[in-house]
Amino acid sequence: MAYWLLKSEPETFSLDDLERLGKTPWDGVRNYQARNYLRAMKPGDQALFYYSNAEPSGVAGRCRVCSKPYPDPTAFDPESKYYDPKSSPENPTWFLVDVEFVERFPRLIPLAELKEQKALKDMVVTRKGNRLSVSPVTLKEWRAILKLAGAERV
DNA sequence: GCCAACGTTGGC
DNA sequence: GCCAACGTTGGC
Repeated sequence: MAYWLLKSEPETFSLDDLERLGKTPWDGVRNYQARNYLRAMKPGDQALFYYSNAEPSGVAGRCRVCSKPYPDPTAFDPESKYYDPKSSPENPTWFLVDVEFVERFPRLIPLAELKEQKALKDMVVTRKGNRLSVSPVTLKEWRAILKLAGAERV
């Protein structure tokens, strides 16, 4: 099983939204590197739910991958803001997975606090200028964050 | 709101 | 294939 980090702006889609819906297609990713990570995901993989452009930005909770990767249908929809005419059902460019709610952490861990942790110094999200919305998390980083968060079960 | 960092586009 | 211009992301 692998671990990931998924970014979302809480005003666009929050962990509360995911909890209410139970699960959701993680659509709209339009970056090739992030797309490649999505395609590498397997059902049962877990992910941190990270708030970007938030006050404060940071890790809010965790979710779980609950589908295999499949083509992102919003890329085929001219009405969607994620529409990409270069992607077709016959030859799709963009992919997604479904994710389901697992847990809200007892507290949100702010980015500034993540940056203080020696165990997290190489983490993608703590790097300067990082813009990747989907990134891998190592087991060491995963455990360090769940411990920091006071999560139910590591 | 500012701006640094980064990805993409398009002219050549 | 290079690289300047541009658009977007996201911390602050």
